Amino acid sequence: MVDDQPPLPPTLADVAELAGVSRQTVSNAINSPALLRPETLARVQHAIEALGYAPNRAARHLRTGSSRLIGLRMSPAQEFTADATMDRFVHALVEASREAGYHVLLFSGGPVVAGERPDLLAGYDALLRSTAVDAFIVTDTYLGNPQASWLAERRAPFVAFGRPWDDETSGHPWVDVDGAAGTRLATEHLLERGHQRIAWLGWREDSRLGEDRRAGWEQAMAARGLATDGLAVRVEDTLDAGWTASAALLDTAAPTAFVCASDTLAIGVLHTLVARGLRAGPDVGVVGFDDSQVAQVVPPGLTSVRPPLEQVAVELVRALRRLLAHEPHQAEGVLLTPTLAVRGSTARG
Amino acid sequence: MVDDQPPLPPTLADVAELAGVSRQTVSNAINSPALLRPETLARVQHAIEALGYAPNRAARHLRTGSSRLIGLRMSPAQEFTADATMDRFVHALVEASREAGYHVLLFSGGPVVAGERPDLLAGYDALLRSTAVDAFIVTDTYLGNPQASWLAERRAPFVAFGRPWDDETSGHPWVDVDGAAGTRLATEHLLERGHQRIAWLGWREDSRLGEDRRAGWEQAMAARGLATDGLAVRVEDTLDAGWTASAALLDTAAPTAFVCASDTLAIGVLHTLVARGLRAGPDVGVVGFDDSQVAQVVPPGLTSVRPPLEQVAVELVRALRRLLAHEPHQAEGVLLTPTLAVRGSTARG
DNA sequence: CTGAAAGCGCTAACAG
DNA sequence: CTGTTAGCGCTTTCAG
Repeated sequence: MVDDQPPLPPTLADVAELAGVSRQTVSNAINSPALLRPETLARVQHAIEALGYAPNRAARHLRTGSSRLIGLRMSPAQEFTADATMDRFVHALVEASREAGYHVLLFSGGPVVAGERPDLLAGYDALLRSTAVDAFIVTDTYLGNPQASWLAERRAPFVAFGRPWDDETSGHPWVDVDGAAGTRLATEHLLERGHQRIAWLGWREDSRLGEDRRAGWEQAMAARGLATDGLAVRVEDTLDAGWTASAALLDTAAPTAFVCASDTLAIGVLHTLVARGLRAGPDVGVVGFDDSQVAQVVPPGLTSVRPPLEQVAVELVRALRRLLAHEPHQAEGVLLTPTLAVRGSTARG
Repeated sequence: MVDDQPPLPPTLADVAELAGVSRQTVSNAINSPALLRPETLARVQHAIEALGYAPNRAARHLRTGSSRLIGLRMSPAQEFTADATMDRFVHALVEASREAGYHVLLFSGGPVVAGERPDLLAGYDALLRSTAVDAFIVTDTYLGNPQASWLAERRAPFVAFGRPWDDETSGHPWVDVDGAAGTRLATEHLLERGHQRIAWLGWREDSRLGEDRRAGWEQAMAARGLATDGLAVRVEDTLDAGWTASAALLDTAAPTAFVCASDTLAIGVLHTLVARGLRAGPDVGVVGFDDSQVAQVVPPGLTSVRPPLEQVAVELVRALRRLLAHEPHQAEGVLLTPTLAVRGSTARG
């Protein structure tokens, strides 16, 4: 434990000296290599290699005004739900960002004061004012969330994962997953397997996301001319709510299958089936939404609608680059179609 | 879509002008407020407030050499396992970092070239050379992982989540969870519930982490004078391996309970029980490790060892601050004790 | 306690 | 195509 100071990284000047050129030429070699004579370029690149040089990000940021950082707010982790979908999304986003030369900066929403509603905007504000990030990815676009309009007001560059439900004219770029298409897929899958009395287990009516997903079930049922009366129920997105509601539904409407707005609710259905000695799949079909890890490992495997998160991340970053380059973005946003991961919970016999 | 340029954030000079002082005085008001006369300080603070000023991070970074950023490498997400523990940890880390005035920068390990082993170090190297982060949190400290020694060699500041299994003398700060204590807790819990033939379902022998966890089971069994012959098996950390191995173990050794090295393996046991018409809890006790979301929601609830990730994050950040302040760190690292989340899979009757 | 000057490493404008 | 100059916004000397 003698001299623990890390060696100072080489600067542009060091490279210039070694290559026998001016600092500016080194800068050009990195940012506009076409300007250099091939011979000079090679010499500079060799020096860069030899010294292990990489441009200092702070200096570059100060000079260019771009931090090459994308801010993402981590919403508090939900325990006792199945929606660990954030994990997969963050991975995908980091990967997509890297390919575009960006890093992801994580932040949370300021100190949580007991008794007070946490300030969702504090984190954005601090980052914005200190010019720490070039742009934000906004994920919680549920109705009434002030983030999007607040950012738009401040002219902060951002792209939303989720449609602007509350404001059709907001005009910011967004990417979303077509929930209706997903549940349509789920319902059709159950219909193909011979189910007719297919129930909907969804969220409360004020959730636009939930209504979107519900619509897919309704459409698929209507397309077959099947009645849906008494087959739908709307509850909170909790395990217990799914448990209770599915038990009640089995008693009142005797469905042979459930399409659910989330894996959390679907797992609730599985609990009901276990309690009644029914088998998920052969006895009662169950489909979730999110394709969470839980869906993948829970016995007998939960069939689930899988959002294309990798694709979402790629589209978000693409929209972001366009935005930062001040290119006009497509007015309508990007809507991606999920797939269906079929597992034991919809197996017959 | 007229003038979409966000307004330029105010600078130190703007604040100085408004407050009628020099730029230096504003800087002092922020960094060494004790130096100012209370009256002046109040005036400056008022100006800061009025303008919504926050110091430009790039400029500060360039000047002080500190980015106030902590680098964390996202390892590729595992599908079909229960270990979504990263999510909870990242949250906790973001929170702990915020309280210390740091943000978390996420990165991944360079481009993955087909056929080649991905370069774990590329991401670290790039960040280090461009002085993008002040320090790293390293999470994959399994045996043979080159990250720690590579970083140490470069004198890069880092703290490890996980003991330096391969090198007792490595001398870098670390924080870890006492796996043996966790499985001891798990085993004692089963013993209290009347189990005697308690099996161990763990990882391959070359996993030091797995051996640590196994030791707790052995200790608890030995303390009661119970034999463990034929009751232990070591497999890969996959659902299928847990499934197969537990089935074999039930046939050969007839255990009444399983302590597992991971939730993934424990879920494998649940699959075996379902297939045999046995009930987890009343018929066969099962305990996992990680307290993943899966453990929380899978019927009938998986009892699991819960690593104190929030505490881990706090200790990691504490060690990091000490390291960056060049204070001597405690030689031994910090070992934290997990708790046991008791659920239906260990309920009797 | 407050003000003036220097410079962190880089790139955008110019001059050669 | 290459070299010189200036300055991004901040903090750290050093004088007053």
